[in-house]
Amino acid sequence: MKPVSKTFWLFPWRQMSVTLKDIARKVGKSVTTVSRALHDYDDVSPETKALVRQAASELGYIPNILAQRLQKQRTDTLGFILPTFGPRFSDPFFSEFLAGIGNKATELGYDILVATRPPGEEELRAYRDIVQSYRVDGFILVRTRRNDCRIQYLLETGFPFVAFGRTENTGPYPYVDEDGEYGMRLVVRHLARLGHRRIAFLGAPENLMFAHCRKQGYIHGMEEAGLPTDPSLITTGDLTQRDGYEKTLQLLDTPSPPTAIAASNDLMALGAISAAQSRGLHVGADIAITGFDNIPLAETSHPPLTTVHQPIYQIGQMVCEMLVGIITGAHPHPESVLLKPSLIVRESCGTQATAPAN
Amino acid sequence: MKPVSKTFWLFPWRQMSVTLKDIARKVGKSVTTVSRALHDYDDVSPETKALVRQAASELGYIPNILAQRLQKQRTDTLGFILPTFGPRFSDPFFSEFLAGIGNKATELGYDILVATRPPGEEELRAYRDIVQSYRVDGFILVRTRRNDCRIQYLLETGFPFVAFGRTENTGPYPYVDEDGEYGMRLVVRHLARLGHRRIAFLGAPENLMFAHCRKQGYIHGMEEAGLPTDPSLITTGDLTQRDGYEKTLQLLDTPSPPTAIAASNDLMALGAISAAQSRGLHVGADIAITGFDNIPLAETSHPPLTTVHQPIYQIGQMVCEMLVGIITGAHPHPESVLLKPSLIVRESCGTQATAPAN
DNA sequence: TTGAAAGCGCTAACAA
DNA sequence: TTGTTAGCGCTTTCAA
Repeated sequence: MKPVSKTFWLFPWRQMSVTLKDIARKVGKSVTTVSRALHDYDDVSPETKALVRQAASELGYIPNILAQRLQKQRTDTLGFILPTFGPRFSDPFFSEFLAGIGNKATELGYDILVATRPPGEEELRAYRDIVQSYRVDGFILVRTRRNDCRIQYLLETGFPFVAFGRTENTGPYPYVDEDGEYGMRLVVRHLARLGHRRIAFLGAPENLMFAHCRKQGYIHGMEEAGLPTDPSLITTGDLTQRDGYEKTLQLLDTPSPPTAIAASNDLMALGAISAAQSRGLHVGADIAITGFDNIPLAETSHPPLTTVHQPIYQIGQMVCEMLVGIITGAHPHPESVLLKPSLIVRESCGTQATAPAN
Repeated sequence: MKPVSKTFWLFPWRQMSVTLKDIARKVGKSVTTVSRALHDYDDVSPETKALVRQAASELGYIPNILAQRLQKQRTDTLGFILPTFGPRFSDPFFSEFLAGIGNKATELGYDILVATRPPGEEELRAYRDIVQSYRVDGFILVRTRRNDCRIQYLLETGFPFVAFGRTENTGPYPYVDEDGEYGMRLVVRHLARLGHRRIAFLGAPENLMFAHCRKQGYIHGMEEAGLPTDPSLITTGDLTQRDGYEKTLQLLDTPSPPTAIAASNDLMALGAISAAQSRGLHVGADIAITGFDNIPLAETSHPPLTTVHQPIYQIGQMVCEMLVGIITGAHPHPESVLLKPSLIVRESCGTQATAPAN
């Protein structure tokens, strides 16, 4: 009989807690032997193994992860700190990405440790804390910045991580990214072919690497098409639908408004659609609007949104898999991946520029 | 000089790892004393405390969480298993809720362990595993079901948890919930006052508690208004925008279509708006459409969506706070909370039914 | 006011 | 093939 400990009264669910010692006692072997039997070491006799396993399952043994972790000095946990500000935060990007890494992590036997921090000092401190207190075996980064202190720190310390996104200020590191420059060029090229000449760009803060790339794509796309880039057609927003809405109203209210608007992400594009509609424009006919990301909403918006596909879920899975490869040593130096995106043409860009200004 | 261990070569970032022993050696005290000094025990002399703290900060001491956890048998981690199926998962609900619990947890010194599992067997097994291997100190549940095996299991084992949502098949447990029945009644009442008689309902699977409540609200609201409930006006969807879109097309293509559509959530309502618009209807004039949740998108959709507000972020915070109260013993038996929602009237429901069918 | 010692549950080097 | 022993780094009696 196992004595009822004080612990039990405080934590009734621990009642069933069975340790190696209990098994050892039951089968009359040492704790060591039991441990090795359960790990299928080959210096344990088959009989003993059978005996031990039998006993383990009878007693309902479940290893105490805490003890295993202390011993092995690993946590079987991956860290994921969402760079986010306040409350009203609901970018579909994150939930889909999280599902990707979450499911893959589960498959590989890892947990995900999630925290949220606004980019900056506090965020970096969180990384430091977590690294130094051994809370995770590696990090997954998203929304990389052109000058990214997180990456710098992690590279300096040699701590395992994989990022979704490139950066500019460091040496090589493992990442998965989509070629946003190329994607946005596809968009502009498409719009130009439809006859648009005044193509506006709804950008995002350029310290965000992906925003920078997409803007580059816009600029290069315009050059490619032999179109002038008018600074008054380029805005910088915060990636929210609301912002896309407001910036679009401003654009539409200028003396010579654009005939097409290329947004840096779908959310802003959806806002742009609303704005155009509220000005009585027929999106896809009076004005072309495009997004970037191909979030689920893009497909069923009205009109459906022309956009660039970004397989966020799959990227999450890839990132997770790469990170685990690094941690376990199976693939200490994985190759980074740069995905070529494809354009998804829907109705929001129409088929022909109806009112080519200029 | 600390010897360079094998560990260092494998894990370079552990180089700086400083233990209590290091501090003890430096100040010429025992590990015990150092530990107590750092925890500010009052049986340590002020001088010693100062000395120890000084040394600790000089050496850059950071406690090894793994060791602390083993000792204390707690993980300082809260579990959160998202009930979700495959890839294309991007409900704004989850990211906002996660931000709520994430930020609050951080504030309280807890980590969040996230996993994703499709509801059912596998999900329950995940709960069992995590409970029995001491991986978290408590769970946060969302999307409660009318008959919820997770809650049943956690109640049976006495494991700490707090749920966002009520359930039907168990005894009392700590939860935060919004009165969806009431909220939906507000919607129907509003629509009825505007003159609508044929009000359709876009429902969700009724094993989901919140979906059930909202449907009840719809039914009661109709009764209250003295309107008949026509089964052909009631659909069951999967909460996605796509589904709202399709179900709405079906409704509109019947001989006597509804003049108003009350959706169980905003996503479906947005789909409904798209569907109505693709049939050439002017939402807010030709047809009224309402949502539920007040996600950020609702505000900037075109037209802006009439909906019921649900403070998801704050609910996340409350749930988190309650759970920590239970775990620490500060509030072992918190009172459950039922929030009264409020209606947010925007343009999607118009101001008057223009074509009140009979 | 301090320190020695035990132990959380597990793993692994070394002996037998 | 098995057991002894020694930790992982920390907390906490208990005795000095």
